[in-house]
Amino acid sequence: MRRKLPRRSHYASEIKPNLDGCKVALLGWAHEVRDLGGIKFILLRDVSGTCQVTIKKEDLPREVLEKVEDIGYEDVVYVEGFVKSQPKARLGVEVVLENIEILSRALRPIPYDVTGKVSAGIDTRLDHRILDLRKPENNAIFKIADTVLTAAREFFRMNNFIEVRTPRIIATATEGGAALFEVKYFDSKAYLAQSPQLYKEELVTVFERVFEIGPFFRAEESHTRRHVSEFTSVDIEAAFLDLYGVMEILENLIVHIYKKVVEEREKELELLNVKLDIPETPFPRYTYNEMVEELKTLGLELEWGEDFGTEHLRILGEKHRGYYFITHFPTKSKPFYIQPCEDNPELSESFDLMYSWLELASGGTRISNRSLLEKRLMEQGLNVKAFEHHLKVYDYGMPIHAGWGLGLDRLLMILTNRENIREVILFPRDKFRLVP
RNA sequence: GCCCCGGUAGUAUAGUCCGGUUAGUAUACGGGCCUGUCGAGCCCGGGACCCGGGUUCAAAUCCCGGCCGGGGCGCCA
Repeated sequence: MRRKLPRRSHYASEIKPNLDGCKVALLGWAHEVRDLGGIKFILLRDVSGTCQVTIKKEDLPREVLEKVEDIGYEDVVYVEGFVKSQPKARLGVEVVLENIEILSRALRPIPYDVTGKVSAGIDTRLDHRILDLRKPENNAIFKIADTVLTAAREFFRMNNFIEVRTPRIIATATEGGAALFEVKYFDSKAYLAQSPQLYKEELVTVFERVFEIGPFFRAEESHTRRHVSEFTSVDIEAAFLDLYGVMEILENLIVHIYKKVVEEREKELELLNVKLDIPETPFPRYTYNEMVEELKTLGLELEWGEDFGTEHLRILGEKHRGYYFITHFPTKSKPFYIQPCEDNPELSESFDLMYSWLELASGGTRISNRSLLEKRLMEQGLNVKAFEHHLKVYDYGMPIHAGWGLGLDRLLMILTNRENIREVILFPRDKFRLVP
């Protein structure tokens, strides 16, 4: 036998003055309860937003009144009543209660303030993440994230990319260097993938253009507001393009995402108090050398060949607001698979996408010649033999190709104006947090 | 990995320098009053000094160790 389920007639945000007189049924959570004695107000919250339910006690029979007196914060309730256009209500409308059922009772007192009357630190927020996410401004972040993901997939399909899924469990490091999480894999050792890099390069020989959106893992000791152990990367790789081609794809993607978010998430942006200006393309492009010179004029020396430190980036970020590219980094500061420039192998066909001082994406033209790739592996002190499976793909017809990886969580930080990456991840993982 | 900072009711905080009333306030919770609240209001109540050691007549306060956390750097998305 199937259970009888409660049914709603409207979502909270659909309760508008023009429904005046209509009988409605709502489902949701008691976001706030205010009892003034003879009259009581419940702010009912569902996924769409909130609406005010007004209870005039003298009009109700005893059995309804008993249920009404028992409502607490975050109880799940079913409410029947009629809509009344009401200038005295802040939203201009209310639902006058006729009947109510408490479908699920919440702990009293609830251990975390969902209404936002008392602010909480990030650690407390994450300890009570489910309750924290019930705050409208916090779940707004993830509604925007949903739009971002949908917009990205839509954009990639319009540009002939195929969505792929590469392994999260891998046998060896893909890029050397970066710390990997070790996992027990039956009787042997395996690692969690830190990037889809080598797989996506191999896949361009099949699908020409591929993209992947998924989690990757870095066992770094990082302790900052922009690093976590598990993050979401948006990766692409495309055959027959060089760095310039994929930079254009990247800036067009960013613009497409902005347009969609502005179009579809007006309410959420307002909750977050964010005003988004759609960036103009092309984004400014500067070379590594130009940036080194610029730093020099600002009195900040950098040894040529060194990557920018946070101090350098913060200074550059003060001058360069918004999105911009830095291109042609020294080859030695980049991973082995990046293509050195033909006219000057000290420089590489690489780029980073920046937003002010924050690194959002990095990419470039990849090496498509096997012997050069082997040479670069050796120069970086990596074990060529461990890459045999990857290297032999280059014997079967490897086109020129390029790609990038974009930190989705960092992009969300910018779109939602949050300053801690943990705020834009539902259940973040870092060195000090493995639960909830 | 290195460096800085912090830990007081469920939550957010005052008090800590300069040791000494009953550890204050807000919110949440319980009780009471209240028919237009939307940060509701008023009255009453219960609720806390991270753990261990030391100094002292006396420690939330000073010292040492531990645990937990926030942030910065390096590294990167």
